[in-house]
Amino acid sequence: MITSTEEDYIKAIFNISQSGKRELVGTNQIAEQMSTTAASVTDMLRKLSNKEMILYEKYKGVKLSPSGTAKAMSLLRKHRLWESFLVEKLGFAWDEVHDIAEQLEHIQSLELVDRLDKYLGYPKFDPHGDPIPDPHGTITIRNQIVLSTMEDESVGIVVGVKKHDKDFLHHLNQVGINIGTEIKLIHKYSYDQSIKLLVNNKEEALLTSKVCENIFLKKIK
Amino acid sequence: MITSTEEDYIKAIFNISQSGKRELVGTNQIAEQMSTTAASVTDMLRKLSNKEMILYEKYKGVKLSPSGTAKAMSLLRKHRLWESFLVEKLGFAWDEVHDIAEQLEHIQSLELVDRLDKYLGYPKFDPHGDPIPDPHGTITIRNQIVLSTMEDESVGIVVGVKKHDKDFLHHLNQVGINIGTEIKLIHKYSYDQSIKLLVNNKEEALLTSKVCENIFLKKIK
DNA sequence: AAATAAATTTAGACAAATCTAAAAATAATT
DNA sequence: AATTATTTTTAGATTTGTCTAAATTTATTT
Ligand SMILES: [Mn+2]
Ligand SMILES: [Mn+2]
Ligand SMILES: [Mn+2]
Ligand SMILES: [Mn+2]
Repeated sequence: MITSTEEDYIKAIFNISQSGKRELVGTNQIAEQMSTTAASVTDMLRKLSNKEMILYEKYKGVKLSPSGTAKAMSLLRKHRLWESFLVEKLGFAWDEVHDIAEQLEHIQSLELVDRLDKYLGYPKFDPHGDPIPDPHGTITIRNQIVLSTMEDESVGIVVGVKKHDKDFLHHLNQVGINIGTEIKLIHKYSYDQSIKLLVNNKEEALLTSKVCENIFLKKIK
Repeated sequence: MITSTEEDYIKAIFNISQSGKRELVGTNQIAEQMSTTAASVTDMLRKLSNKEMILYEKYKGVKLSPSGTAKAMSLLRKHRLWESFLVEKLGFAWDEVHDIAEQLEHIQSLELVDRLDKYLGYPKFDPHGDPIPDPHGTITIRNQIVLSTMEDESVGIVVGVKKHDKDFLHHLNQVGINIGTEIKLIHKYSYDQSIKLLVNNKEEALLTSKVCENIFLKKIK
């Protein structure tokens, strides 16, 4: 048996190892991600190591084992399918679904998630543009660039976001940006890397570099 | 905060007080329903009493407080709406959904359950014929009689079942009985109170008295 | 009413997940 | 290389939910 707390730690380890450059994930990194203490993390790492979900050497750091990786993919699949359900079928906004999916991802039944997948028409991406793993844990890779690396006059479609917190997504709502939004880059100010852009050929918007680093686009011009 | 374990105890207390005759529910009854020991139940009763979810006098038994009753209705609402979703939208059979709903009922968001209700078209009854409380905890009462009390030659439509375990429901599947099935009572044998009946004007079936005591009908003839 | 049976509570222990404070190991500076 | 800083682990507690075994209370029989 694996508890839902253990599942959240596995997800945290996976997310950190994806975003970061290092092979091994550190105790403090996990503690920050899970909003807990390093001591608690060490306790949990011992447990996850005993259950062979992670490869763990004291003081060196951890990485997911093959079964830990499979577990992480299963959790991402469930999380993202539930988010898709909440937005597509129940009409939630993309900034309202993360916390609910954080609970729904721990519902056990595999039959349930497969039926949900079918009911949604086997979506490939969730409401934040994140890829949804198939039942075998395979993910569709997408060609994307980060908004902060685009050049003046170039045009793209928003296909994803790096951060998922409510505040960030709500800010994007306010400037009219969502998945599928067309963006034309008017000018990047060299002083602070902030970007002026045209949203859906209508509204102008100014985004700080911090925001632009967290938006993915498919370049179309 | 209230844990999902506490929620399951509240549901158990509600269910026992509904089915039984006594006003107060006993420790052993709860222990049996929850598949745990009397000592564990006593521990939990103290906790639920401190949180004012139950009225508890040592050695006397317990009943739900007003807020405990409200919590129980909220849980029944969630459980039954999720069961309806699983059957109506995802195509599960009525004997497959109970255990999954047992987990889904603990998802916190009230917004979620209200949107689910709307998405399902505000159903009044779940796949087992149990009434679904509205957001205020109000329940639609249905006129129903128990199959074992019907007389020879009378006809009725199955509107509900008292037991919800997989084995019982699967047995009903095998003899062709579901919610909405028309049943004509051919003969009740006085020897053991077993009943021979005609299912949907087609198949004959013989049910033991134990089974007949757990089927509710609306009499139509 | 006394004795016996049943139901319930208490006592004491354990595993899971967490915490603070202290110790140990590793990394970075001087 | 020695010192300082950072990271990580250990030690010792706490809370939640559980258990077994023993004590207590209530109910039932004789
Ligand atoms: Mn989670
Ligand atoms: Mn997402
Ligand atoms: Mn439950
Ligand atoms: Mn039901």
